[in-house]
Amino acid sequence: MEIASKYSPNATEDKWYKYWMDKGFFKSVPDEREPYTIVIPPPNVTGVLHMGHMLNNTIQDILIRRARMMGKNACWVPGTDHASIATEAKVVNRLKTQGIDKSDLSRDEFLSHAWNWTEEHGGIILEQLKKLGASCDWDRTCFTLDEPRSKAVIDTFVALYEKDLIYRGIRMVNWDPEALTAVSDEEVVYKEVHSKLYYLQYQIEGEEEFVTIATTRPETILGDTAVCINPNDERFAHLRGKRVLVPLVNRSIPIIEDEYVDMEFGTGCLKITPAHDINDYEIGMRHNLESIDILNDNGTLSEKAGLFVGKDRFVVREEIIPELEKAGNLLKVENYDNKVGCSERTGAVIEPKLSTQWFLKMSDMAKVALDAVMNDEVKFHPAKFKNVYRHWMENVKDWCISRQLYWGHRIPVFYLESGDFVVASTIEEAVEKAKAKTGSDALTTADLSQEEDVLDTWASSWLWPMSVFDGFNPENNEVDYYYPTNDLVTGHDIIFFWVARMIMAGYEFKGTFPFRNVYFTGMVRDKQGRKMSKQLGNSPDPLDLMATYGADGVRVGMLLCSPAGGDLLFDESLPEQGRNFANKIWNAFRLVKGWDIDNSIEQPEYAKQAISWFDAKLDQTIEIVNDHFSKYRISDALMTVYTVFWQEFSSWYLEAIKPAYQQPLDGATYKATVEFFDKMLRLLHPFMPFLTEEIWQTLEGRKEGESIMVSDMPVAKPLNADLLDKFEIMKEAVGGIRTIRKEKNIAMKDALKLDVLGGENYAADFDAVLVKMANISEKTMVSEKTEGAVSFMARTNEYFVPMDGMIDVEAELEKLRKDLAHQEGFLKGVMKKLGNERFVGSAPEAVVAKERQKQADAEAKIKTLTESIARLEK
RNA sequence: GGGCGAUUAGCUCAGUUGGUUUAGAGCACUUGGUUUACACCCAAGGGGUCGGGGGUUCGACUCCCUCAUCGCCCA
Repeated sequence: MEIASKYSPNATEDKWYKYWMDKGFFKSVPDEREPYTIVIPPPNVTGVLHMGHMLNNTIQDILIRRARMMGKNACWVPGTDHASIATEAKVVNRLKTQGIDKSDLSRDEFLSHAWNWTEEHGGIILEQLKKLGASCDWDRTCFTLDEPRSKAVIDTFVALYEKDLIYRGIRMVNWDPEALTAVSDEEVVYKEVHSKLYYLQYQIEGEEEFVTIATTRPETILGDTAVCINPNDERFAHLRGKRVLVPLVNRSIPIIEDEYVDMEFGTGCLKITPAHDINDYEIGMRHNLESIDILNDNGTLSEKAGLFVGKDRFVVREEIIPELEKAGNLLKVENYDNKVGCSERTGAVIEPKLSTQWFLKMSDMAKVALDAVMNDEVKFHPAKFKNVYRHWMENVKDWCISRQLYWGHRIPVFYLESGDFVVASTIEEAVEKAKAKTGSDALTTADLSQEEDVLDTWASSWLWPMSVFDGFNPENNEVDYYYPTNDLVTGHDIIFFWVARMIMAGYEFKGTFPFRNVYFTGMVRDKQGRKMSKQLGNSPDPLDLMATYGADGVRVGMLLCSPAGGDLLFDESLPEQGRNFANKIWNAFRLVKGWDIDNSIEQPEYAKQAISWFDAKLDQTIEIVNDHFSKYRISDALMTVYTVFWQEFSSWYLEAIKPAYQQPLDGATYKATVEFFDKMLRLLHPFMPFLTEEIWQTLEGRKEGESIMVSDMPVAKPLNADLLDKFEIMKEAVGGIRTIRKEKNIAMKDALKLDVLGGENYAADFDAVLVKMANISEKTMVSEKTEGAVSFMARTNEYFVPMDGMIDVEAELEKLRKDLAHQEGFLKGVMKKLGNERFVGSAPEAVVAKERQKQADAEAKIKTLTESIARLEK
C-alpha cells in the first residue's frame, strides 16, 4: 500500500464526519450510564463562525469526546439564540434596502420577515461547527425562540411574577436611540472619547451676578431644573436660596444643596437635568425637582426642549454653542477626556431615559448564586473569576428585562381597558384571571390587550441548561437525567450576562446548580494583542484556516496558545504547528505500516528494552494527562501528548525498534508497536478527531461500524518510575555521544567504541538501545579511565569514546573544568544548606535526605572530574 | 474614582499546599545534516540576577509589604 508522504485533511475530514453522523455516534439518549452533559453557549442567529467560537467549541468537543471515550453517556446540546436587538436591526436594515419601513408593517408582518431571515441565516454557524468536528447531538438542536423554549420563558415569567419577583416601574434606563429600546446595564459599553468641557454662566435671578457650571452636554441645559452646590462649599454660601435663569430659555430654576456635588470637579457647581442623567435623577428625587424630558426616542430634541426641536442631540450640541456665546453665557471650553456609554449592539450613544419598564428583582437570587460559587459548588476555572463574580453579585441591581422590540418573547402581561393588568401564560388564562380580578364574567379576549414589549434575550438564555431538555415540561423527565450539566465553556466577557444568571435560574427553578464547572476562555486577539474585529480586518476566516491547515491542525493551534482565562494571541504559525504535528503523526503511521513483518525472526534485545520502557512511559503519560484534565488544564494535556508522541514515541521509541534498511520487523515488536500507536491515537483523539480516526481505521483491520471515537480511553497501570529514570540516564549517554560526534565531525554512520566506567548504580537495562541509538560498535565496562578518549558524564557514570589519540587535550580540559566549576558551585549551595543546623533540624527528613544525595552525587562527580583533569594535565 | 489581576528566555506561556540537582515547555534563533517515515524533518547548541526594593523563613519564582509598568472589570 502506497501512503502519501503528506497528510491531506481535506480528503478525510468530511468522510469521517459523515461516518460518525451516519452511525449516530453523536446521539445521546438517557440510559443507565453516568451522563456527561454540555450545553453549547448558543451563538446568535445573525452570526458567522469567528475565532472565539473556534476556541470555545474546540474545548467543548475535546471534553465531550474524552467523556464519551471514558464510558460516560456524553451529550452535547447545540443551538442558537434569537438575539433580539441584533437580529431586529439586521431585519430592519434588509427591509430598508427593499424600500420597506418597519413602521409600515404590523407586528405579525414584521415577525414573518424576521422568521424568514432566521430560516436563511440561523443554521449557518452550526453547519460551520460541523467542519470543526463538533460532536453535538444535532437531533437536539434548539432555538431560544422555538416552541418549548418559548413556553419555558413565558411560564417562568408568570411564576416569577407570582412570586413577586417581577415588577413594572418608571425608572431611568439605558436607552438605545438607534434600536429604539431599553437595554440592560450589562449591554452598555463605556468608551473613552475626546470631548469638551463647556463652562456656562447662569444669571442669578434678579441680579447681575452669574454662577458658572461645567458640562460636557450643553444641549441638556434645556432640560435643567436646578443648579446644585455642595452645602459645605463656602464659596457659594451667598447663593443659598436663590434662583438662576437657564440660558436661552430663561426658565427660572432653584439653587439646591446636595453633598453629591464634588467640590473639586469643574466649578464645584452642577446643573441638574433629572430626565437625562441617572445621578441627576436621584438628586431630583431627593429634592422634588421637576423632570423635563427634552429628547424624543430617536435622540432628537422634543417639543419640551423649546429650541432646536427635531434636531439630533449631537447636532444641537454643535449648534447651541454659538447661540450661548451670542447670549453671553459661554465662558470657556476645555478639552476633556471622558467615558461615554454606548450600546453593545448598535454602538449608539446611550441616553439615560425615564421610562416604564419591567424589572426582575435580583437580590435574593444573587445571594444563592453567589454562595454557590464561593463555596465551589459551581467551580470556576480559573478560580480568579470568583472575585470578579463576587464583586458583581454583591452590587447587583435589578435586571431590566423589557425591550421595545418585536423580535423576542412577548411579555405575557394583559391589560384591561382600565389600565389594570393580569399576568398569564395564554390569553385564555388571562381572561379567566381578569374575570376573577374584576368580577366581570362578561370579559372576553377582545377586552384584553397584550403588552407590546418583548423580553431581553438573556431572559431565555438563562434558562438554557434546563430548557434544552424541555425542563419546564412536567411530562418530560429527561431533564432529571441530564441536569445538572457538567461543564460550561464560555468567554469571561459574559460572566454576568449569562453565567451568573444561569446559576440564579438553576437554583430558582431546579433547586440546584446548572453546571458543576465553568471553564472561562480568554478573548482571541491578534498577534499584537488587538481584539479581532471586522473593522480591523485582523480576524482570519475560520473556514479558510481549516481548509489550509485542516480542522485538526486548527484545533491544535487554538489550544497551543490558550491557557484558561487568559487572552490568547492568535497567529497563523499556530495552526501551522498543528498541521505539522498532524503530519508527524501521519508519517509515524507511514513508517509503521511500511515495514514487512516476519513472525519467524527473533525479537532483538533492543526492541524488548524499548518496549518495556515505552510501556511505562505510556502509563506515566496517561496519568499526567488525567491530572491535567482534572484541573481543566487542557492545553497542558495536549502539550503532554504532543511531546510524548513527537519526542518519546517518534524520536526514541520508533528509532529504537526500527529495523535496518529494508529488513523486516519481528512480529512481537510489531504487535507491541501497533498497540502503543493505538493508545497514543486514543489519547490524541479528543484533540484531533479526524486524523486519529483515519489512521486508527487502517492501523489494523476494523469492522464496519467501529470507530476510535467510541473506543475506550487507555488507562494506566501502576507506574514503574525506576525504569523511566534508567532510560533517562541512557538518553543522556546517547546525547553525550551525539555531542562528541558533532564536535569531532564524526558521521552517524561511522560506528564508535564506548567504554563505561559505571558509578555505584549503573544499570545495563537499556544498553542495547544505547548501542543502537549511538551506533556503538563495541561497548565495554571498564574499571579504570580509558586513555586517549573523549569523556563525558551522565549522572555518576563516566563514559569514554576512544579516539586513537586524536583528542584535543586543551579542548577536553576546558570542557572538564567548566563542568567541574559548575559541580563545585552546586555542591557549595548544597553544603550551605546542610551546614546550617536549623535546616537539618527543621526541614522534613525527606528534604534533608535529598540534599545528602545531591551532595554525594556532586562529590562523586567532582572526584571523577578532578582525576580526569589531572590525568590530562600530565 | 472603586475593585481585580498580571509582570519568568527574543515571543507566547507553565511552574500545582515554600524544598527534584543554582528555573521548564512550545515557537523563534545558531550550527550541522539529501541517515529512504517525515525539510510540515533529524541531531546538537546558545539564551533567564523569575519587574525594582524591603521583609517573613533553615530555605522564596512561590508568602507579606512597597514602588514601577501593563491589563481587565465596575462606576
